Amino acid sequence: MLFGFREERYKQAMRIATYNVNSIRARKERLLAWLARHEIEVVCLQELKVEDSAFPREEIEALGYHAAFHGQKTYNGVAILSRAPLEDVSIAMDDAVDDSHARLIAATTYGIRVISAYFPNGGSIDSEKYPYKLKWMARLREELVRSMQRYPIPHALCGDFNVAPFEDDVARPQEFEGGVLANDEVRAALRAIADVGLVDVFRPFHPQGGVYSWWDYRGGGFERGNGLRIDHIYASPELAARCIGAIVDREERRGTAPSDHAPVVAEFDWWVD
DNA sequence: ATGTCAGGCGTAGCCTGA
Repeated sequence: MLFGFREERYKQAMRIATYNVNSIRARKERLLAWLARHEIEVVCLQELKVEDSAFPREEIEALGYHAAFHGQKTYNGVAILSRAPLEDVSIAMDDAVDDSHARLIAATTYGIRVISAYFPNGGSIDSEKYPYKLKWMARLREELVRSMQRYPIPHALCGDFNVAPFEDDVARPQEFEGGVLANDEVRAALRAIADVGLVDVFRPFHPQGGVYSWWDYRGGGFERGNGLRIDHIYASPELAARCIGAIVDREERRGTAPSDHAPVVAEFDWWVD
């Protein structure tokens, strides 16, 4: 059981979550209630959809979190919340590409280099957004190489990857396979990212697949079980080896005004004072 | 049968993005 209590043997545990809130303005009360209800040390957020001045910093800090955020109007926007200080915060990628999308923020906390990422959706295969997605993923790979050189500590790449790694991460392959979220090309790009030294901490706890993190609002996706697993926590091997559980908190996709994503939460036998 | 949300613009209802 991941939520509700900490087993004695796991009292050294810490939790890391990733949650695409689809507007922090629209999700603020839900998010604050969720943060207050659970003990989660590090929370990566995506799709804030607000400029930094509208980020609810005070309310989040009142719950005992430090917050680093990188927002923009209407689109994108990412944040990292931590119950420990956030050091060496960096936004965007340290490359020469001119890219105004607020899709990446990184910080060091609990001795881990935590990265909150909102991968491009890609629109449709024949849109201009799809090559941007592939290029962005290739750039992220190089950014991770640089980050691992600069910060020789375990990394956790968390976010809405907009990629379902396997066909059994897709409820209805006939509907989604070959699209921007589930095709050979984006899966190869994701493997290239993982090849720098990151592993999916969630999948080993759900080897049968069929566990999803996003359901389209349209067509009653959640009610019909028509989901995809596109939100992920990838970690360096030494951190991944200490993962002791991972879930999708489907409760956050139910009830009044949910995001179209549910949070993914992983627990680690890991603590740094 | 392009189904639902969210934000922008601007103050109604259409547009974009997902």
